[in-house]
Amino acid sequence: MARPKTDTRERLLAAAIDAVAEHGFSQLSLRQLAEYLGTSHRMLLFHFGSKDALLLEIVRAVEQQQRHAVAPSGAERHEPNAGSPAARMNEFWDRLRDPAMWPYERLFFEIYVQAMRGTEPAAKLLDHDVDSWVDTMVAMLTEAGVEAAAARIDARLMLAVCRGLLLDLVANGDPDAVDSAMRRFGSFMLRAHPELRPGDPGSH
Amino acid sequence: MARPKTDTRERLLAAAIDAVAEHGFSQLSLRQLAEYLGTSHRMLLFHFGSKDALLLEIVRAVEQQQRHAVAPSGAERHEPNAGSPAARMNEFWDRLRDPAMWPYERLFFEIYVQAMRGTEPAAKLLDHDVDSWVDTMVAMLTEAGVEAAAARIDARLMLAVCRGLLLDLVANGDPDAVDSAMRRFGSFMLRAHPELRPGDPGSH
DNA sequence: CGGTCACTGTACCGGCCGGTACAGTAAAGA
DNA sequence: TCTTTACTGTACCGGCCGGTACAGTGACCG
Repeated sequence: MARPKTDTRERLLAAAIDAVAEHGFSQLSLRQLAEYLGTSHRMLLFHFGSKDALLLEIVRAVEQQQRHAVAPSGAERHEPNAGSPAARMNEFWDRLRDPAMWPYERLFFEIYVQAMRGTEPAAKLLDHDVDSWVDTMVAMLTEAGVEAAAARIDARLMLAVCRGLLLDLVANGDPDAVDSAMRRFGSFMLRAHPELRPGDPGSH
Repeated sequence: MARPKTDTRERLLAAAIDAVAEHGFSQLSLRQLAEYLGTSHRMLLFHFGSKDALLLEIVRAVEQQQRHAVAPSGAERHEPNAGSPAARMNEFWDRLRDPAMWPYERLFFEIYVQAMRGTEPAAKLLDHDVDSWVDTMVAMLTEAGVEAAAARIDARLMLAVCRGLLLDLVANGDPDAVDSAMRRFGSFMLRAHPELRPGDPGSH
């Protein structure tokens, strides 16, 4: 192999993403990571320049693929009415609670903790991520006729509930209890916003 | 100083608790910690035996004082009706959202992340902590006449909301948005359980 | 006064860290 | 064929880590 300008980098990155999702990143050394990938830490430094650069690339890639895998249907392409808001929220939660997603969610809680301690890049990255999710939720609610200011508050609450219950789920792992709590919250939301109910097309 | 069997240990522990709450523990070395305390890492090892033993002692102490500082009034001494459940929940949240508590809450999120990654002691410690808070909340709800199974679900949801919003608060720090969301959730709860409302003495 | 004991400072251990120097190695281009 | 280019392995760097050896140090006890 000489001049393919290498796809090795891409293979390494993909494998590194999985390894980091599984093992976390804050306690992971280049040497351990390289061992998981069946290579040497020298390779990672050659292809990615430094540990920080590699982690940054991993986190960005995870963020992107996470958003894509989990976004409520139509949310990104601004399709109106891809199902009722309630149905789209259910779908959103179903994807979040999928055990296959747990490693990536653990990764994000790890980033949260990093951000709490003032690590600047983590904080910026997270702010952007949170804002973007809030915007997605707000769009979904206002589309269904919820007033804008109220929608921002409800969106924040919905995301907080998701985060809080996911934390329960990935740390303690009692899916039934967590699901019950989420259904309970769903019933609260529907009582407050009957216009979100499946079958109701909303006000515009 | 010779045979006072030392209070130095207690002074070191108290100072270490604050330092760890401020700086986190997963990236903290004994040498850094000792520097914050104005001593040498040798002292910490002498008085606490090992880094792990010190951290364990710190975490236990924080858990205990946290529970004491933040518990809804009367919850620990099983006093009935120390204010309406709604008032007690408000008080609980007021204490949690106090910025003075943030360092300790950051510490707990750090422990959560540790527990997610399967660190056994962290996981056990956390399970116990979570269960105990759920029990406290359940007691408050059933005291007010909520049926037991429903109370467990609501308690889990309430704690998840607290966790999710606290995570927002300590990581992003927009107190107004977080408070609005919490008030919103409070209104959901009161709509579902009118018997929790201030002034309503409950059903027994 | 001499010994004991609780404690503290210094200097070190082996081990792992992120990163680098340098010498291959093998395929593509001249 | 010989050079260039892209990559990889080995061996190392200084630095920090948790932990330990050991020599004090000074208050109490006989």
